[in-house]
Amino acid sequence: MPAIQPRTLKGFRDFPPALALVRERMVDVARAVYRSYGFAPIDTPALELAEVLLAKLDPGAEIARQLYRFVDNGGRDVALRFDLTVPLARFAAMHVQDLGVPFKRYHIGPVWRGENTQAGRYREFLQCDFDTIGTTSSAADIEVALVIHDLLVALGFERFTVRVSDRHVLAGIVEVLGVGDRTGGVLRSVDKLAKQGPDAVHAELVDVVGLTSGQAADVLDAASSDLDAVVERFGASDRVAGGAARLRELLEVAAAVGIPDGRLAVDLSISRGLDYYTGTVYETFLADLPTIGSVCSGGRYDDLAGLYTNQSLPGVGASLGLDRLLAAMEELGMLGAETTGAPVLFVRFPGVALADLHGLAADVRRSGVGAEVYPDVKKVGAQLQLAERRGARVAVLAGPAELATGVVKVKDLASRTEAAVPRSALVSEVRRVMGG
RNA sequence: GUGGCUAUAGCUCAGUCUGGUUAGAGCGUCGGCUUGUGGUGCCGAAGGUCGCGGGUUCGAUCCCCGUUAGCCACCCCA
Repeated sequence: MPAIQPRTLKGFRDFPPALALVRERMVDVARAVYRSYGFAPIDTPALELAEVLLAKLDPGAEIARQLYRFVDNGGRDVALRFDLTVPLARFAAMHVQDLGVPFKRYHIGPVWRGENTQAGRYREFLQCDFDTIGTTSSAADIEVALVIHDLLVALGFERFTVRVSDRHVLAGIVEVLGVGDRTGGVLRSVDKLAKQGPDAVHAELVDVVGLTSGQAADVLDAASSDLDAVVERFGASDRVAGGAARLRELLEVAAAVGIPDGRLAVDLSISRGLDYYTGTVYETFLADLPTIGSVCSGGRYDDLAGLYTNQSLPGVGASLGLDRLLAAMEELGMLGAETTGAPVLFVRFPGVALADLHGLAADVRRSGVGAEVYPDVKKVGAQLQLAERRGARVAVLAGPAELATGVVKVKDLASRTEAAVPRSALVSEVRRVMGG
């Protein structure tokens, strides 16, 4: 009986190779997509002064209660970051003068929130943020939508929808209806439309937000109609017209770039619960697993760093919820059994010097393909079985018999076929098998 | 944070409602048939504090309470 029961904290998880390999690959993909659009990486500390993290939050904000916060050994009130946007605000306030605007950065790192767990909701999870700050141009908003789309495609998804809206549209409508002071409540309620249905939202608009039944019906009607219908009815409002124009431009560009129909859709009902979004908002849902929630969300904010600097820093960006996406892929059976970093395994035989095997393996590695030498001299079958279970693609059999005649056997683990080739042809044969 | 459901072998689950001798299955794992070739077959083996703690009882995996974790709804959000 061990003295201490090994376990992880609620909402925290281990990543065995099958998950960690996929996760690392996803991070690589995200990095590549972000860089292809000109975003540059930054990094910031996991731990910040609590006052810095709390500066932008309302005193009663839900997220403030979810903070992992403690007094450090120097008596400082500190907390783990709960997102990457607030650290960006602090970072920007300290460094924009050196970097210049517009400033485009991506930031991949873990964040912590002490909230209740659920499928795809953890207390420690990886966020992959990208933002453009220092410009109000809709070109930046459009770019965010394109990046989200490219990101999901690069990660291997086809059936997804990036839902886009502009808060000015619904907010403008609410103003026209004469209840502009209730905008926040209206947006929060309407945001639940997809999940709870029109009846529940209507009830909430009336009972909680305090609209008349007619106003609630108008809001719901607008939220579920398309852009043209809304403009026709409420276009006299500059605010509505302006938001609609930006959304139309976004759709035009998306179409011109060749984004397929359905991948990007205007949905006026989405508005995001977060108060600091002021314009365009984005949410991304998987068609095959919508219940896991948005896997990539974001929006435009007027002033990122107002509490830390006098310089006005508007911006727009989004965050890929990589761990949530990973959970979705796990549930959708998209994960393979691969648990090894090297696709080529050299079988160990009695009577073969390690120097010879490692020499051959080094040749394979130099060609850019990972290779490992099995450490133990065991039955060949057992070695092959382990190789396949780990997800290796190729086994190399170089035993005394082969080496005596100057050949090696290269075995395709999937098809279970093998070919004997001269030692000098090892690398080309390995590449041939892996290419096929 | 609020409410609900669940917890049995590495995995997926029976069994518990009607407490009672050694808690089962499939798959997986390991060994042998086959001391240099893994998907099938046959033989054999290992592996379970029935999440944890307490209570009721002659006796608890089963009933009760607590706790931890997972899941679901709300809240919020990636």
